[in-house]
Amino acid sequence: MSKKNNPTNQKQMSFIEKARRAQIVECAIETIAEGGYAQASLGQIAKRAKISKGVISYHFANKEELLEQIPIEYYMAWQSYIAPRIEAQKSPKEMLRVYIESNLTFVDENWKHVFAVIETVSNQRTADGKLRFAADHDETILLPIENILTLGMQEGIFREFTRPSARVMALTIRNAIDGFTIELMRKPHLDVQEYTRELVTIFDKSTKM
Amino acid sequence: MSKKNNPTNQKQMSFIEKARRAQIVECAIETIAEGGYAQASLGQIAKRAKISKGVISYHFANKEELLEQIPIEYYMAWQSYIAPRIEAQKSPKEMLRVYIESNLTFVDENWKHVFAVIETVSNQRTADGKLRFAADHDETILLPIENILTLGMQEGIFREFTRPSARVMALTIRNAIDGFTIELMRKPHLDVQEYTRELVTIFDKSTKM
Amino acid sequence: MSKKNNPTNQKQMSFIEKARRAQIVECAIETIAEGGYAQASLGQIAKRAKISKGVISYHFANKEELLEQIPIEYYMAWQSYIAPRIEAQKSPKEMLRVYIESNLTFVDENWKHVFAVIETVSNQRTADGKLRFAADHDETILLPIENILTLGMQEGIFREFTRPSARVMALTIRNAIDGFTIELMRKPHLDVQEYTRELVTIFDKSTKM
Amino acid sequence: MSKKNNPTNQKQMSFIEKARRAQIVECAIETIAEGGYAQASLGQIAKRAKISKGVISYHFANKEELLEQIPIEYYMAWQSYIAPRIEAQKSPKEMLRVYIESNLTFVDENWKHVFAVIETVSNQRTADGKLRFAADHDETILLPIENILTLGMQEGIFREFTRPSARVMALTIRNAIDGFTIELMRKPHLDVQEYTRELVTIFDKSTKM
DNA sequence: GATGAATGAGCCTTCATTCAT
DNA sequence: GATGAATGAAGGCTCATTCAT
Repeated sequence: MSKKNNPTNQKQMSFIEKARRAQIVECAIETIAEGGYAQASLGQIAKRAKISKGVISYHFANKEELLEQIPIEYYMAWQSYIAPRIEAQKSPKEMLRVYIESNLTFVDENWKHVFAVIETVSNQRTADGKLRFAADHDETILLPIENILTLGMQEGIFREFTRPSARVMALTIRNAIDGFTIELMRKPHLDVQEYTRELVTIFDKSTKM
Repeated sequence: MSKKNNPTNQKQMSFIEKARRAQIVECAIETIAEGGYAQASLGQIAKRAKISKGVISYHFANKEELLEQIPIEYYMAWQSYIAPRIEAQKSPKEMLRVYIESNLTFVDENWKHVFAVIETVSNQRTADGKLRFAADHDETILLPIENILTLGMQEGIFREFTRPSARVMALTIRNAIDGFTIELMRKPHLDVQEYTRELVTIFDKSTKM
Repeated sequence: MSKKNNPTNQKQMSFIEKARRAQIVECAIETIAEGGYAQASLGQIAKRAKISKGVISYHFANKEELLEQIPIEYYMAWQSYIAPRIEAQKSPKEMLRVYIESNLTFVDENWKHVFAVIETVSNQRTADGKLRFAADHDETILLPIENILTLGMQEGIFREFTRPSARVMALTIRNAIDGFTIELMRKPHLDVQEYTRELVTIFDKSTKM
Repeated sequence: MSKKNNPTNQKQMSFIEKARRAQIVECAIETIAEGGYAQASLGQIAKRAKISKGVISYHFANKEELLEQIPIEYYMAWQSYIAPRIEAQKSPKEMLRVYIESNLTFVDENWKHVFAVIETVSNQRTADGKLRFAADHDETILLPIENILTLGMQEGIFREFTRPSARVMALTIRNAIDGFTIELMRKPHLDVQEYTRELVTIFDKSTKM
């Protein structure tokens, strides 16, 4: 039943199967958002979903496969939210502004999910103790930012960014966004617009010639 | 045996007691650094220290008290490393540069400990599910940075920083430093000097008038 | 799974659930009867039931809830055994005789359970160290005896019993019955009929005008 | 060091040794009186005595030997309190009255110790699970009462008491006294004089011809 | 004599997982 | 498809006991 052996052909999943999985993942997200990664036992998740623990095991090969869905789903939603907004911009400067703005808006509107991703990504480990999602990060998350920076440099709008310095800049921008998520968790009444404006200013200035 | 009831007068602890506690905390740090917070059971820590589990319970009231030591010890070491270096500077601009430089050097030289702190702080929760160390963060970590920013603004060296915008700037700087720790964990051969130079540049530019 | 949150609607428990719980409680009783309260760990009880420790935790919220069932079950069985026999009597004198007789018979036929109740009631304590079942004792156990005494006094059959002296009399009768249980544990070949006859005589004489 | 191997020659114990043992036993009694048998760990007892756990192990072969002292000490104190008072009486009727009165007074004045004895005697078990002090009970505690009863019968003051019926009577009297201890623990403001008067009446009537 | 330190067994509980129905 | 039941390992913690100093 588990999709572990053939992860590509999701077509085989019935509608009902997909709905159940989505529901369970949703409850996993909420459970993590509320009590953190450690508290998110299958029992807790099942209780929130008002199903029995066995159901989870029926739909997912194991806990690992369930938790994997959280970053995967997130990445797809994030992608389809962010990408078109960036592509609609003409100048790299605008792209960067919109990248920051749309990310913060996305976080604000999906804070539970985003927080769950951070928790999962920074806690889930493989059997040998290595972080499970570390590898993907650079290419899927950082590269798009680096591309904007490189573009801006080539157009003479941004200052010079070599490969390593673009990487540091990209990381700093991501860290600012992820850090904003944590801050938002701790202070739900945070003024998001103001925070956004400040970040835009900071990275506008720090990328200038 | 635990000093939980009188946390102030550490003088009462014998030399041998202090040494054991330090050793256990050290092993806890290494265990967390290697396998993450979730893997750091008392059994794992004891195994690394080549002692029986009971010894840990003998020297610490409970797991919580043991893990508490990690941020506490870190903060003291960090304080005494960073503070004098900042105070030796005359201009806020230099202070900020030295803040970033000395933090990254400190992380580089204590990466296990720093990583363990990040894991502990972002995972340890109280019985009611709240993050245990969230409260302290603002005043002990962010305020010093905000003070530098305010000073620089008053001296006309930095751009204008109101209360909230100084907070965002301070957070962004901290996120960059903590994010560097994570990156260093994943890529031990990272060029720290280069990374440092880039961060200094980024925040130098973003604080300018 | 545990019914701790809704202790009243036992209807929700499936037949199989009820059977398992009953089996486990039965094994708890036997374990206590054989080795005393202190020896009755979940491990011991599970071993006797030939199940894994986890099963007990699955069916009972915690050890406390399991041990609670022992007095609860006992009280219901005792009630339905004693009450009708008392009510069938006309005179208070007969009531008292039948109370003693039926109690001793009940103990004789359920000595394991009764002993387990005594052990549980006199050892189980709340978190603050107070005896857990102390409060219920007076109203559920002593009051019925006091009522017989008062009735007998009003009918002029018994000597005068004020509130406090009826209480002492009732306590003395109960102590005699509970003490009989202990004695029966130590001397399984005790002549119950003779013991009963003697107790009836003692309390017949001591309640006379 | 332990006296376990030569329990008879207590002369070998130094004064200081005796004092230490007495102090520890005293603390054991208080610990049991306060929290019950199960709570009385060596750690708790040591803490109350403000000594280290090791000291207890130094003065007593093991926990068992320590707890043994509680009934032993009690029995000696009880003996020397009760016996002369009984012997001062001429008639068996007076003896019985004084037995009850002096026992209740003794309990009232030493309730901690008496309660600790009850807890110990009813909980301490040998390795094979048998109650440790069951055997002694009949001869040291019940026989003296039975002797009074037999004497009273021979003098024609009490009703007829055969061997078994004297035993039941003696047990009932003891149960009343021990039950009083428990009641006194639960209700410290109990009117001891009234309780005493009632018990005397009960057993006066129940032993009459 | 006395202590602090250490041990190792046992305790209650939680949990991911398996399986018959 | 779904469930309740069961398992067994691991977790944190307590405790009687031992021992070097």
